[in-house]
Amino acid sequence: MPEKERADAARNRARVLAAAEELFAAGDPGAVTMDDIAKAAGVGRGTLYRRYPDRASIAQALLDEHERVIQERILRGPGPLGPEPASSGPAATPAERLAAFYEAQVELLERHVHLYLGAEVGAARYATGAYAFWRQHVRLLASAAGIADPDTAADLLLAPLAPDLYRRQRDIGVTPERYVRALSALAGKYLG
Amino acid sequence: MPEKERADAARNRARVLAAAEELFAAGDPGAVTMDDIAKAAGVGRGTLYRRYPDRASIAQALLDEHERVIQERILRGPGPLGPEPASSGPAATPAERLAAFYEAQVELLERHVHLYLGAEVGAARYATGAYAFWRQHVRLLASAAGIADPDTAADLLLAPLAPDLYRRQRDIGVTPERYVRALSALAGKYLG
DNA sequence: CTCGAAATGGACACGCTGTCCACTTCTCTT
DNA sequence: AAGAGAAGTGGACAGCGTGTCCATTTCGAG
Repeated sequence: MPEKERADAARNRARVLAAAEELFAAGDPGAVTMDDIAKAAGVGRGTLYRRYPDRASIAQALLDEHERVIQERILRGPGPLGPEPASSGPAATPAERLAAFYEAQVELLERHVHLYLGAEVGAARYATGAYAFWRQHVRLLASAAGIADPDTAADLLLAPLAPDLYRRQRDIGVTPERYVRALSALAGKYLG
Repeated sequence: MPEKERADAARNRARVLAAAEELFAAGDPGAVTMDDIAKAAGVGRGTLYRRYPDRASIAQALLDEHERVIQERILRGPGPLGPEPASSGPAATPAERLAAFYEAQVELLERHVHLYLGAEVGAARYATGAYAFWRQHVRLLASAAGIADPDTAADLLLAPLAPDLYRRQRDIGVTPERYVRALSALAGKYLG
């Protein structure tokens, strides 16, 4: 996409992302300011705003590459997460594929909650390209399972993956494994 | 609770709540500032802060009374929302009771989304007393239905009632009735 | 009516945002 | 290798919202 990028520009972009990553991980991601990031990256405010209009877009930039990996695995990877049948045995059922999806998402959340929380909570989530992707994937699974209103069902099924909620679960002592187990049970009963 | 409240204090509290209600309903609830509310209510900033530390607590105060009504119906009202069996026929199943709960919640959301959105999105939601109540109720239903991890299940089942998500659904054209239908299907398959 | 307590309101200091533009640094061209 | 124009930079600035503080006003009990 970028025709070319000047050497200093590239250097600064890298600095900004590295500094932001660290700040988000360090404390309350919601409390990180654009000024903090500029200071930590050693660049001026103007430089920062040139590329990123707000904190959310920086967190999103950091998340993008991680999300792309999972999207790739969903589109072209081995089952039950991806469409390829396991080397032996029958193809995965929609319920199994949804459970695998949940597991991958929880892994992503677990590793990067701070980034998700830095990327603005609430409504913003539904506007991202990534959400549209997850939604489409889940919608197809629901559809394949014969659910009546797969469009709405997809949003219902994605709701438990809201970063706020996940954070809360972790805070009250729920382990990632336990959360995945609960989600898998849901997948099994709802699509099974 | 308030031993007594001076006449002028009571008058101002009422003004503040009325003004806030109107402002939240008028435009973007997230954009309403404490200053706006003070201005609209015709009181000073100090007066406002004396009672409410932030916008969220004002929205919460407005919601409290509406939420209490439903809590009452759940605790002591007729089935399937409440515990009393319908006048004739068998007692409601957990799935039916959950469906009724969803219906009541969507009704609440539909009427007061603007207040919920004014009450800070995200993490704040889980800290409210109301959330604890809903959670406990749903937990018991899940437990009665033999769900393995009712604590976590309760949070999963409440996730689709997040105000942000509901707002989004309405914006993309999903009617309250349709949303209730999708939720009821979920209740039926998961607890049924 | 008087007096102490409660309540009020607006000025203030502070922090964050987003923009603007004079200056610096790069890279292409010859 | 040097010059020129484009791309990038950084920090000052104006604006806005927050939360506090306290001199003044208003209430209501006696």
